[in-house]
Amino acid sequence: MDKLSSMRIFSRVARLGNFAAAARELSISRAMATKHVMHLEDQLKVQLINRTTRSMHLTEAGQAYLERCTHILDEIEETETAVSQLNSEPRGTLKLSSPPTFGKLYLGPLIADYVKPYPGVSFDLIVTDQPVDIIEWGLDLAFHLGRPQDSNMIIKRVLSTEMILCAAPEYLERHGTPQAPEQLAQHNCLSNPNLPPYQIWKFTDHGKERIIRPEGSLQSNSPDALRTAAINALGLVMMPAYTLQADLQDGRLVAVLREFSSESIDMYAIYPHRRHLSAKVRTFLDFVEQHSTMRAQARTLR
Amino acid sequence: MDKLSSMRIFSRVARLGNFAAAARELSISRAMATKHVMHLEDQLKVQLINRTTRSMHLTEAGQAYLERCTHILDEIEETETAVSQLNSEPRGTLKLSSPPTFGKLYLGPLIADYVKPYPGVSFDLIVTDQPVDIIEWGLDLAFHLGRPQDSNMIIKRVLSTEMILCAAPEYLERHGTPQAPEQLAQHNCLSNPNLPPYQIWKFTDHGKERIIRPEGSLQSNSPDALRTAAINALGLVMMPAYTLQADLQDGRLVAVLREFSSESIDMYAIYPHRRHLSAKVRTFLDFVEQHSTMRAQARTLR
DNA sequence: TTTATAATTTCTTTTTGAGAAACAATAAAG
DNA sequence: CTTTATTGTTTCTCAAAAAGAAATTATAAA
Repeated sequence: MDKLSSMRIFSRVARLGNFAAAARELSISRAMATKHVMHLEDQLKVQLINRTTRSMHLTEAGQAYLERCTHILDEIEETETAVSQLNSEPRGTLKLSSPPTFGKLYLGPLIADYVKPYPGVSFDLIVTDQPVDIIEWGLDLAFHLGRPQDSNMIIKRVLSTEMILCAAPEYLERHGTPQAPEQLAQHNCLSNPNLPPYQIWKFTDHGKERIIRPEGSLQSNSPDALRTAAINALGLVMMPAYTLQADLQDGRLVAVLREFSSESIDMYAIYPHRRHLSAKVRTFLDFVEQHSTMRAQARTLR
Repeated sequence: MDKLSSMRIFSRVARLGNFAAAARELSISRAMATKHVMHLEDQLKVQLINRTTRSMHLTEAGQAYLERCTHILDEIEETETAVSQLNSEPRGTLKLSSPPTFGKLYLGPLIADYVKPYPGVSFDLIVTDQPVDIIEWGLDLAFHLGRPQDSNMIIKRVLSTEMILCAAPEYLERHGTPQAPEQLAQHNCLSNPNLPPYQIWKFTDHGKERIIRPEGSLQSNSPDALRTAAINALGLVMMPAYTLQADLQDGRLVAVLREFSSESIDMYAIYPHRRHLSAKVRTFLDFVEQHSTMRAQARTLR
């Protein structure tokens, strides 16, 4: 028999000084009111209420129990609303991981924007290229470039960027600008093996897929290292468009083979499969989605 | 589903970081551990623990809930032991009622003795001649002269005293000493209508019962008033032996018609019919019983 | 004395709780 | 890299309980 119910019923009975009235208020039968109080008395091995069929009086133990009961019930209610609110309004720390460049270029500004309407949320952003174990690390959310095979989590595509192949003008001057994917074999291809589609570069040549295995003098999981190397005219690099936006605009890098529209790569948000998604995660994901569509629109309009 | 059990299970799981281990410790099935935690999560609409089949991590809400849970569970345990102890060892206030003379002469010393081994108990003694409503007044115990008809309470005979008929020597000198119950019709009979057997005096004359209807210039429910009147030679009075013990010893009053052994009257303890008799009442009743047998022995030896 | 209502008990029905077994996922061991 | 053992979850079944209707007993008021 649910002890908390019994406590609630006892409290009501004790306060009203009347089983029938308490039963009516709680919309249970008189029989149940009796039984719950008796059950408590049996468990505590203490008489809580002395009663005849027509009148009642709290015993000393009943008095003591009533006071403490009230306190405990209040505390439970308080706890439940407090904990529930953690879910209904965004609050607390949102612990997430992200690939370095995405974190720096995209999440940074996004978080800054998010915090304005939701000042109750703070962030713990772990920047890493490694695939992370969300549960193990206690993350609320992880961003991952490319769809992870891990299927026990909820996986949601957040945004999609083209992969852009580019190089420094100086490099192209020195080695020539490739005109078709096949020519890449003669170039210094700087690649990131951690990026999908992993160890290969894909192109579309008049509807047909061309797969190149990039080879060159630098392979790194660090986008920054690759980018710096490319800017310094070491070779050709294939990276997500958003990573290189500034460099392309400034002319430090030049896009190559644009007409062979290299494959687009997706950024995924991954979060634990949970019946009850916390408010901070839910609202943050909404925010990400909203922003990514805004960016897409902006790109289309430009 | 018993929320307190769920809270206990959740706490254990959260602390151990492992459903199976918690289930083993609590000797329940793993399935139940899961269900209880899920039930909490459903009620709170909050994910408490993020988990894969092999690892788990408390969410922020889970962390918060764990802390508060622990506190609440501790508090409940504390409450229960405190309230239970009210029953297992004598403590608190024992509220009781008693007829005036019994209270003064008998309970006074008895309480003084009782408090020595049980210093945790204090007394609230209501002295009255009226029959009391134990429930209404919130009494733990009532003493009543003669067996009450009220059958919903536990009624226990505590001690038995002879009713003694007596008068002041001065009265007897003036009006003569009655030699048989019948002669009482010629005397001033001071009676207490509240005392059983109520409005009549009973005597035994060679095995046969003689009933007298006392008549006189004073009838009162106050034993003190009757006693004082008798001492002042107003008339004959029939009262419980213990009431008059001192007066008989000092010679202020003299017993009359002792050979017609007037009926004995019983003192009863009455207390609410309760499954769980509180320790203070239980021990006090033991004390009363012990004392009354001691007194009986003392009387026999004398 | 009668009447109406209170607490309780009894009895029956419905709901819930619990675990066994099956399952899916995963870490460790070989 | 497969095998093994173990974990958390789901499904299913059965037993236990909780709940209320009605009957019972007691009590206060009419």
